[in-house]
Amino acid sequence: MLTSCRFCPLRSYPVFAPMSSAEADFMESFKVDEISVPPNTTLLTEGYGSEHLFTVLEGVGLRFKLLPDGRRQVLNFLFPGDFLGLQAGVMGEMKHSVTTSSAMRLCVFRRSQLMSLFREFPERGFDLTWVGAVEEHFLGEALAQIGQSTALTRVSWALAKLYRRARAVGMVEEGACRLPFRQRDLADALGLSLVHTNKTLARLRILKVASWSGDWLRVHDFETLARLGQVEGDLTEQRPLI
Amino acid sequence: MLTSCRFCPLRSYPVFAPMSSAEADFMESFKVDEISVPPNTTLLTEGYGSEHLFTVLEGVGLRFKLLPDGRRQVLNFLFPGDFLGLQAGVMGEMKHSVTTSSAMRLCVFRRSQLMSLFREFPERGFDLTWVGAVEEHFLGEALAQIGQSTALTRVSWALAKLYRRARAVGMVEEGACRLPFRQRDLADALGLSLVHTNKTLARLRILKVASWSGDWLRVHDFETLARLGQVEGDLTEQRPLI
DNA sequence: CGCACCCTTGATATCTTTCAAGTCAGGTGG
DNA sequence: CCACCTGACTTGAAAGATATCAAGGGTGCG
Repeated sequence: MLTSCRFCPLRSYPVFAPMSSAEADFMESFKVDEISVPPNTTLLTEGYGSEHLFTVLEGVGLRFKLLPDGRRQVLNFLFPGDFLGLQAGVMGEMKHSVTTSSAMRLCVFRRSQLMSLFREFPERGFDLTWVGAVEEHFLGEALAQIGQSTALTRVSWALAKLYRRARAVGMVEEGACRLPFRQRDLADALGLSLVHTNKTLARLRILKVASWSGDWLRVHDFETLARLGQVEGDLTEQRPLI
Repeated sequence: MLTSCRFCPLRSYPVFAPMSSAEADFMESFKVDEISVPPNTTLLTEGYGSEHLFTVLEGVGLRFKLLPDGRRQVLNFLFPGDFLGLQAGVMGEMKHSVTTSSAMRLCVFRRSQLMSLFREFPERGFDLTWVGAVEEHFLGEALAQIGQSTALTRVSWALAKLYRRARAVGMVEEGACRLPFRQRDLADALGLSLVHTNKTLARLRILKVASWSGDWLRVHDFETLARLGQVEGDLTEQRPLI
């Protein structure tokens, strides 16, 4: 049984721009399936197209690129509400891969119907462009942090961002949330070596700012974490839900 | 007198996806003006919206973000064919600033007509999403390079990319093109100090791979440059022209 | 028990930044 | 014409940050 878009639990979170019931109804006709996958499932592969596009309903994962020399760059962490496969949809092939870190539940759409979405519901087409712009914005911010900061700043920035994103979709309880990523994932996201990432996480733990171990992130002093990570404002901007 | 989109000189370059004459005609009705601006003109400002959206016809420039501590991250270099203001169009405000490095000529569109573009010509809406995806792709690649490479690789990567982009829009003649950027711009793009960028450029000059000085980039050995910069394939992918 | 995977820690090597000076060309006013 | 200034580029030496190498510890699991 598929979750009805009208009653999609994600719609209630204020991070997501309101969706009219006409839009929700239309999305429901666009949605072709709903699937559950285990951790470490590859959903999309760099260099390949995809018959299907997805929206994350539950669970977390990674977007990443593999470099010619075998290293890996994690581009972003996936949370509920994220739309997957936009590049495959418009460019024909993915420019990065997507994999799950926890079990994940996803809405499934058909790529071949994408153009008809633009035709039949232009507002949704607009929102899809918006989603792309949000991703671009995030990567720009990441580039600025990775390019110009020290390890402590980078790690703090990442933890603050992760914490805020988790909180926005109701994953935080009592200052803690389950984030089943590996230190390797964070290192690959920040362009740091695993060893140095580990030592920096240890510093934050000793400073009693945030501690991340055993799949759980606990933030003891968000204000300090945000300051160290040069993260400004608490207002999480709205973005559309596809 | 405005350049007619039908006869836009950029359409002849193979980097740009073909545009039907119906599309060109529609774009012509969407285009409201054409302007020329001097070097060092701020076209769009981070944090602000914009009444107008642009497409670069001639000239080069920069997209950049200012960081809280005063540093600057250059996100990308602008070339003819680039569309400016997508974020302002869909998110309401720019997430980075845009400035010119040379004199520049631009097509001008009206932001308030953007939604009607999605409504009246869904294919163009699709292309706009595509443009966003291309930008996302580029930033992902930049993140991977900046995050995980040594200075020589980063600089080689940037020069190879700049050279290819310039060549794709006919700016290269006899292995050289005019690129009126400063070393500071490159340093801010790559997250390197100005001093180290300078020394790395000197190395490439000594190696007789590429020399960039006095506004001119001369590439003597593109193959080596591409190898050093881990740039693969010469096939420049098509992207839509807006 | 042994193995695989992940996290942790110390010592050393490498790269990059910072600091400090110096060059060079163009522009300006006496 | 020259003195002076400014912006951009160049170079060397020392300080700082991060990577790499190496080894050990913990946990879950067949």
